[in-house]
Amino acid sequence: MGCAPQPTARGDWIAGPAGGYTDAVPELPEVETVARLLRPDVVGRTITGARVGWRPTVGGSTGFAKSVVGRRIAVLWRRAKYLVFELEHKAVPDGCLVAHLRMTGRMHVEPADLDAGPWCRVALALDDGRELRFVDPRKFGRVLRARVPADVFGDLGPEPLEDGFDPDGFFAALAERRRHLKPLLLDQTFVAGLGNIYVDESLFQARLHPLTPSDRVPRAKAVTLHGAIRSTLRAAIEREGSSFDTFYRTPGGQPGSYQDQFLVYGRQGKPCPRCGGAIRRMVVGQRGTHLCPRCQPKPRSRA
DNA sequence: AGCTACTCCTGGTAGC
DNA sequence: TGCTACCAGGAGTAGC
Repeated sequence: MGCAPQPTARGDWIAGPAGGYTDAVPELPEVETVARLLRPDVVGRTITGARVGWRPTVGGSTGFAKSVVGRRIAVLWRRAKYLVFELEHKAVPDGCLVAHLRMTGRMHVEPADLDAGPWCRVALALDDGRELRFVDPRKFGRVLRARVPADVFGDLGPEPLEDGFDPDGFFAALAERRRHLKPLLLDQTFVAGLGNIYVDESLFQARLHPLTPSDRVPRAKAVTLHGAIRSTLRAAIEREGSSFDTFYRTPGGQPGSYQDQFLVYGRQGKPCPRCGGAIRRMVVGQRGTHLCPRCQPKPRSRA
């Protein structure tokens, strides 16, 4: 990217376009987009100052600022929905910052003299006069100082776009669990990085009902679902993720465009792109779930 | 093991 | 117009 955000765009995402309120929770494609767009602006930069606007964001730490100032951001990478900033102190590796955007978090680099707005929870001054800012209205996101990323990650399943996530292994993993597909795919220890949107989209593409027991998915269906997960994520990354009314934006302030490709997510009442029947919304495991009842028939209950 | 409920939060919306 | 109640939602945790 390299382009400075437009100051005039500052208020745009507070008052979004008319329409219903929908969260655009950053999932793997959105976080990957943030990592890609942020990388040229932060890698190689040294942190010259730090400001914490909401202490829980940094895990309650009182020594956060001191622990990051003087460090150089050596590498930025993504794992699941986490961003990892590897730090160096005087050319020696010195732990990392691990960020999770959760529901409404955004990260971008802006000129330090541009108003950070009311929701800036963490600001890191960089040695080029700009600031890396973590803006998060709902305060669920985190920017944690860690020795190693694993201290923050917990158990994470395979990265769905990497080789470790293969159709045979996926089928075997489904078969050895006995859980409904929807909550299982949302479980970060099963597959890392999927969220509500891309699970609904993938299940639709594979014509699987969200309540299908995982051990009752035939091999061929599992292979289809595996492919659907990958192609959905790849397509979304290509379009820089999904944006709704207000929240998710790329670090440059631009919305992603994958929301235009949604087949079922948020389309309740609208025609199914495959059969023309009405898309329905139901709640599965406390999550809004979108499906086409005709294309994704509910499995018969276990005998 | 796997489920449900609850917590963290706030902006937006529906209902009155 | 102005108020209140409710909702979404990732992830962690508690309880069954």
